[in-house]
Amino acid sequence: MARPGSEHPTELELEILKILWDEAPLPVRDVRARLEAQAARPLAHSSVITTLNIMFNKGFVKRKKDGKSFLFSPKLQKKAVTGGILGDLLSRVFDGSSSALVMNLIETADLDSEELAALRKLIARKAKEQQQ
Amino acid sequence: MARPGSEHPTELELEILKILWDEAPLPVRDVRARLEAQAARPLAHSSVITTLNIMFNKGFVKRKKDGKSFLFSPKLQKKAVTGGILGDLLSRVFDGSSSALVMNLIETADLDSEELAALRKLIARKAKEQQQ
DNA sequence: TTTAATCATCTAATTAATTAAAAGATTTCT
DNA sequence: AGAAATCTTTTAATTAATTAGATGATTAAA
Repeated sequence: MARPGSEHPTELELEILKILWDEAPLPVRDVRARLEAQAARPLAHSSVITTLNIMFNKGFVKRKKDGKSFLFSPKLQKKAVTGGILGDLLSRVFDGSSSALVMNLIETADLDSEELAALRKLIARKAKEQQQ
Repeated sequence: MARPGSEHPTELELEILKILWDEAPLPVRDVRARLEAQAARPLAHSSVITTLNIMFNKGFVKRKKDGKSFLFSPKLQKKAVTGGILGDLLSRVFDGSSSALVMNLIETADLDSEELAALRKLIARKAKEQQQ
């Protein structure tokens, strides 16, 4: 037996999804250009196509013929994908304890006071919502 | 070229680390038993050794001869490892925005009021600390 | 209408990750 | 001492992930 294969996008796949969430549909050549410019990831054209095809087979992206080339778009919403990745981490690393996760975040990542204030607001709002 | 190899523990490696953080040092056979019991991961003895050796080479665990067998212990603290994994996710998935991460957490994972209250306290304490 | 440019598909090579059998070494029991 | 039990090391097989060249098809230019 061997590697199982994640249900979540891999690192490169996520880079591509982020590009497509920002702007879509895009042809392969544009995805490639943005990978190089934004993600410092210079890849051969065929490498990008191969990856996009794998992502298509996994259901991460849609494609549509435009002349002789394809236009690619994300198939899943950003929030759903990032939520899936985060939920996976929450259960695998922190055994489902979100307070353990946030505690670790506060201790490890150095948040400035603006970030902390933003977090406070978020949580206060959620607590109010839940009371009703 | 090919896969780069993560600086963080893989899924199986993390399962093993969690066992060793809970109790160490442990011989291979005990790690194996706990993998089966706690993580629902029934593996051959040789599979567990192979993985532990890889982890040893990566610097994730220490080992010490005890008679003819080895006793394994974690080399890194839990907080450091989980913080590393979380920090990686924070930058890769949320572009370093911890408020985006926590917002996603609040929206996706359904937190009960106790969890929310715990988060509030955590953040309030940190905010106070930072003011001084 | 050849030629050049542009795409996609096919093929393939490499490494990490996962899993485990086979072989070899050492200790313990009878 | 010989046999059994117990460990480690060696070898190896499989799949996902990453990367890209070669090949073939189609379109546009000369």
